[in-house]
Amino acid sequence: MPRTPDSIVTALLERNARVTTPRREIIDCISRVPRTFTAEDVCGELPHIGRATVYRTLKILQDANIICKVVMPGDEMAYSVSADLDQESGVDNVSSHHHHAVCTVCTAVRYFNAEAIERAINALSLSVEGVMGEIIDHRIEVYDVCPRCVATDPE
Amino acid sequence: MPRTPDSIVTALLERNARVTTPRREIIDCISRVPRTFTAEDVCGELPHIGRATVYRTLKILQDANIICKVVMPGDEMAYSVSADLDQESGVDNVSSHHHHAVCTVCTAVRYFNAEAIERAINALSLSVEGVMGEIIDHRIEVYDVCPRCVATDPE
DNA sequence: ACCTTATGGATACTGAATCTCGATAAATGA
DNA sequence: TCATTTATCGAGATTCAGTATCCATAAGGT
Repeated sequence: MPRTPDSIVTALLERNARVTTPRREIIDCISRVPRTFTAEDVCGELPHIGRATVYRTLKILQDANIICKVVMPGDEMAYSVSADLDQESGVDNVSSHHHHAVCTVCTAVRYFNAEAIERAINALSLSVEGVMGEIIDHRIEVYDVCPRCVATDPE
Repeated sequence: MPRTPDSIVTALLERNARVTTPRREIIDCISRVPRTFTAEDVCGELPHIGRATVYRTLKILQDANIICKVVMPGDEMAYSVSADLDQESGVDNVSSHHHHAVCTVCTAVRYFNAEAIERAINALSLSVEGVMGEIIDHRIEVYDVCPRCVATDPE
């Protein structure tokens, strides 16, 4: 479930960040479409807001885990609005561990967790012994054609 | 097993690319240390070689799968010299599927494959049904403290 | 050696991201 | 409500990575 602008505003207020007019506009902008976006995309959509403000606000949203960076198929980075896992599953979303499924057609990002993968990663120290050290963290991006795009363009 | 400069030269020649003096210098430079590096790092090490040449050569090496980009802990991208899996395991390294373990201390990159992870990823369509579409590819970065750094700084 | 073609490199250029600093707006307290 | 304090905004300058241009140079084939 994608975050609503209001849930983002609430999350910001909880962090004692002011919700000003430009910030609200940026939040609305990035919430409108479930695609990845760049800082420049936002600057282009909201040309009356200063670049510095856009970059600063995105930084704040990233620090608050409201948006996060995903690695696109061509190795470029883009932002994605985090799923609101709270409402979906009762899980603490803000710091919780999750991975990305990025649609190679429309760039829509979906969030998932899979115990089987976590177990397999944690077992790496054994299966590739000597290569792997003390595992601290990991990142997984899955590239797919999302269900919606599969339905739209069936070939 | 890290690639030797000579094995890189051979790979380039197989692709009908000329191995010129600047290219040879760049190859030697990136082979010297098993760490990640950026184009700017190479420019700094070899200031007598033009920037354009450095960027062009790294692009060629990337296209030839001799170096590849890894996502660092802070979300930045860096290059890493591919492991020479040929010699190690008889596997076709150039196009073969592999993942990265990045040391958070020294940035050394090691390459690995794990059947258990592949299976878990391919099973995602089932375990997170409705979210995942047709899986095309995936990327995994594991962040660890490599065996060498664990031994050096044991705490 | 000659010619053809790829490559190199100095320089200019583009575009993303950061920095500066005075102007502005939001929160706080009286 | 008004004044004060503090965070935020934004225009513009600046930095930096990466690209494009274009002529000189070096490979490779004949």
